[in-house]
Amino acid sequence: MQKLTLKKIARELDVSISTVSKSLKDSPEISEDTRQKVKAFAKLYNYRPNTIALSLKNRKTKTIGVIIPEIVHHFFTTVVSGIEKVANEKGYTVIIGLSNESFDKEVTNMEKLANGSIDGFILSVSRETQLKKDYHHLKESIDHGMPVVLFDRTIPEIECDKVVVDDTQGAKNAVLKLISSGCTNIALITTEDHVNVGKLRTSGYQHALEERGIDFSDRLVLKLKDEFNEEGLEGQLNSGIELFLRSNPDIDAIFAVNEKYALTAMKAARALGKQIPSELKVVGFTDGVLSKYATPSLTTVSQHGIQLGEKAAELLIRRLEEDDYEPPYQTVVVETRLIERESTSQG
Amino acid sequence: MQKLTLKKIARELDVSISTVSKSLKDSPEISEDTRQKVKAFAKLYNYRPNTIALSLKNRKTKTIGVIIPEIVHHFFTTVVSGIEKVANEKGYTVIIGLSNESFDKEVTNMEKLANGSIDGFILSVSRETQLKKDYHHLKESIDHGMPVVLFDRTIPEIECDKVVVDDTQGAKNAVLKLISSGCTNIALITTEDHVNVGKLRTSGYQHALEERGIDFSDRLVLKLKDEFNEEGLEGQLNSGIELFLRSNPDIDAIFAVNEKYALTAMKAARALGKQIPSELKVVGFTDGVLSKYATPSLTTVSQHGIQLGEKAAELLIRRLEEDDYEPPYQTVVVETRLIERESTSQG
DNA sequence: TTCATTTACGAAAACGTTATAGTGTTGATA
DNA sequence: TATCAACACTATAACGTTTTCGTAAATGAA
Repeated sequence: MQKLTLKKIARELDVSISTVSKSLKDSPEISEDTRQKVKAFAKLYNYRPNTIALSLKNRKTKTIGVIIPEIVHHFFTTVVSGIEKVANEKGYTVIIGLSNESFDKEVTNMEKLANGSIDGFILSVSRETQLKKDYHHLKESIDHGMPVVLFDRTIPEIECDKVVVDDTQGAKNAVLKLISSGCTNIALITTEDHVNVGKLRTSGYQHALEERGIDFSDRLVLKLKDEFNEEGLEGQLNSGIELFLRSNPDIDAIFAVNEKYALTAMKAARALGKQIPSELKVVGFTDGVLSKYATPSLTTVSQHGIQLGEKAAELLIRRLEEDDYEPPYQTVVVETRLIERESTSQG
Repeated sequence: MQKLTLKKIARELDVSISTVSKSLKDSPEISEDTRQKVKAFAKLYNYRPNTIALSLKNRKTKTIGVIIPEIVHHFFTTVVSGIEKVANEKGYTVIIGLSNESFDKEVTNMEKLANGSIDGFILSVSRETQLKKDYHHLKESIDHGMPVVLFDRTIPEIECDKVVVDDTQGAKNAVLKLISSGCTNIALITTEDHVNVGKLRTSGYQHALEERGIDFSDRLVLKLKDEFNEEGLEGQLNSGIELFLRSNPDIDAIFAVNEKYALTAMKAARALGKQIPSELKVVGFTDGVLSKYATPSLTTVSQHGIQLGEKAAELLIRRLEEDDYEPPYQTVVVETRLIERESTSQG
């Protein structure tokens, strides 16, 4: 009924615990006879070594702690599925902690997991952490010899392995595409500057304009408050965007830094009687379900979350398993790809 | 540098390990003086007991294993976030395993976690498990005294706590709403019968028709193959639905058993020149991002995934913490709610 | 026969905790 | 002065492993 242990097998077969352990490991110290007997018994009763005891003994858990700001979030889940894939392949288990964009939850989650439960962290910092700029928990973890891999929302001041999306380049490509399609009044719908990725994507927008000799105009940039993303405030988002479009009727393209902004913009534009894509072209960022199922379907910058997760897990596991030498810290950049759909098609 | 342990504190302060342990627990056996000294030291160097050692000693890990078929999936992530919320409140950690709809991965994931890593499971079985009808892993787990809570995709043959969505009632309400709006030729877009939830929602559709004295017609039912949901086969889905709508021009409403079917249907209908909602009303199932951001936004049956997850975690933790008596198995039904949006508005 | 070597196993320590059961010193009581 | 309790600790076992070291018995060589 209850879990079988070495001790119980030993008692049952009237041998010592050591003999059982060694037999199961096929140690030549034990006679062929005894080995077979023990192995048969263990198999029959489906013996499995206790993971916790092994973790304690080996001082490693073969477990990775992943901390993300949100789980009801397409991009983060793709990353997690990438992490899980390679972790599993390499015999690791994944523990997930959610910060819910809160600094405190991020810290307590890390502290809880750091006390022996895991061998290393993969994490993307919460929005609040970015605002506070308090990274002591990350520093401490690294100083205590617990490897950390940061992804997507990374921190320049922290030295560790990192995996990032090339936000700037992705945004630039998106805008270049719009320019090539003949658009000249390209609006940017973005976040406030303290949101790292928003900032990077904004700079990509600027680079593209610059490269093609188009003047940057503040008038064409809408920076939306973070709070508008919260549950129940979609109305604010809507009206903000609608007002913006109404007061800038000459806009012939929109680059939005995420799917929601892009879809909301498309809806607002439609309400104002603009045809998409003939009168207005739209590009978003993040290839989630929304882009694919929108009408018209949305051209967007795919971030390859799965690859990002895979890479993060590879970096971490490599570091965990090299105990002889410490590989130098790396920052891997995952390239984006522009997925063209109906919202930018010609005609 | 490395992790602080009781032993190290003991050595440092020149007392025994027991004294340190008891001091930290404020045991009256230890003199006030010593207690303060130890606690000060522990605080200064930020001592945290090793979770693994505690787990081994207490034979409980304060960890819940959650196994879901997919993580890039809105509904499942809402459930996980509900689980995580109450788990955290009650001092539990969550480990996530993904079955990716595969029976084998489900089994190995469970076996791996069952060996001491967790105190109980919360899971939704994979599609393949439903097809195979092989539930030995669930039975074994329960027989070994490891509590299991099944959610959403549950198994009648397995005796354990369960949390389910009232699929039938939810579907029925949705269809009743369409009937009340004056629709008489209501189409159903559903899955094949072996998908449990598809079947239940289909029966809700039938109940509604029956209750209002409308004849059920096979002609108005489209059962879509599972494979069409795979990456890259969206085209098949599209053309299947389009053909269906084209050959049934009298349809004035659609009830689809998930968001994707509903959106795809809306798109196809629009392509055929049907106005939504004036000529065709549409209701989906699952209140995900798609419904909210669709154009027109989609009326849908919300499953309250968060509450479902919360309830599942509560059931499990209750069972884990009652060691004196075993509460009888419960099946909690989480009610659905129809969220009305543009796709069914009058006029 | 004696000593060395091999064979086949067992004892014990260790990982970091906690809980139970000692133990030596002090001070009070009979 | 002997006894006893209270005090303030320490030792030990236990959780389930693995691994190093130790050791009887059997074998082989001299």
